[in-house]
Amino acid sequence: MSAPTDPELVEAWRTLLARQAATACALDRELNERHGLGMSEFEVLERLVEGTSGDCAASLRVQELATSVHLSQSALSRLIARLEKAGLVERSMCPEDRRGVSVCLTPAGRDRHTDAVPTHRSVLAEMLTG
Amino acid sequence: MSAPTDPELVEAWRTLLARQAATACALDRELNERHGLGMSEFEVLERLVEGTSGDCAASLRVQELATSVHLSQSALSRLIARLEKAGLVERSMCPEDRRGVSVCLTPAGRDRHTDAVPTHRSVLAEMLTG
DNA sequence: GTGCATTGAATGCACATGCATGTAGTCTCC
DNA sequence: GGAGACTACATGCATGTGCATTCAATGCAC
Repeated sequence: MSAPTDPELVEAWRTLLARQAATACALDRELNERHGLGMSEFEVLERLVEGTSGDCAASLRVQELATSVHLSQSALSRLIARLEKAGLVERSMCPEDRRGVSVCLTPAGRDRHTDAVPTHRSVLAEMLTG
Repeated sequence: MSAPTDPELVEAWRTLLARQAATACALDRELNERHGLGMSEFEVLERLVEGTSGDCAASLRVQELATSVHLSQSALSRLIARLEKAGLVERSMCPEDRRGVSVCLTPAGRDRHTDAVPTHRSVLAEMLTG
């Protein structure tokens, strides 16, 4: 495969941007209307659900989450504060490194995520196919 | 082609999001450091350059620009105000519809865009190939 | 152990964004 | 031509974001 030309690059970038913008916008709107969640909030909940092993509530560090949702450390800190205020997650001191903060889902958080998954998937299906 | 499964959709979305975030972030940083432009600012300048026919400075309406940069009308209005303050574009009243505002490049705006193009393309080449 | 650099997270601040609204110009129907 | 709906853009306001800074805890050198 030869190197793409500049116009090809620009076209690819615009397409990528357009898809991302449209999808993110739709996702944000639907999740907000139907479940009171922003897109990034949902992503964080989802990571926590995925990180859960067995019954033990997921406990991830703030920093681990930051990279996977493409947010700065400070933005994530506040996002988690919002989720905590809403009763969806809990922050607790990390036992082995007391600088760290473990974030874990509450039952309410798990429920909210479960409720929102169908919305999330259906928006993706609609925007990402075709 | 069969309908994608949910995990496929989610994976596709995450990939899209990751590429977009990484590229946008790199683009913003480089353009800002080297040319004092944000990503969207550059996009607007680029649309104006593209819209130019012959010598006649491009004059696009605010609304036309908004859709192509995935910004709300209000955000774009302010973005143009910033560009105008920086001397890169000029707003003038649209003669045939006096509600409308024609945005046109100044020579300085054209130069700034020309300077920034190599940076833009090289970031795209780096982030979007592979 | 003490001092110092480093790391994890929270916070002050500036700024860009979106929504709702305001304002001016245009169009339509009578 | 005049009233009212509509359109294009600007602006007030609330919010989310990133950068720089701060504070606490850890690790390392000695």
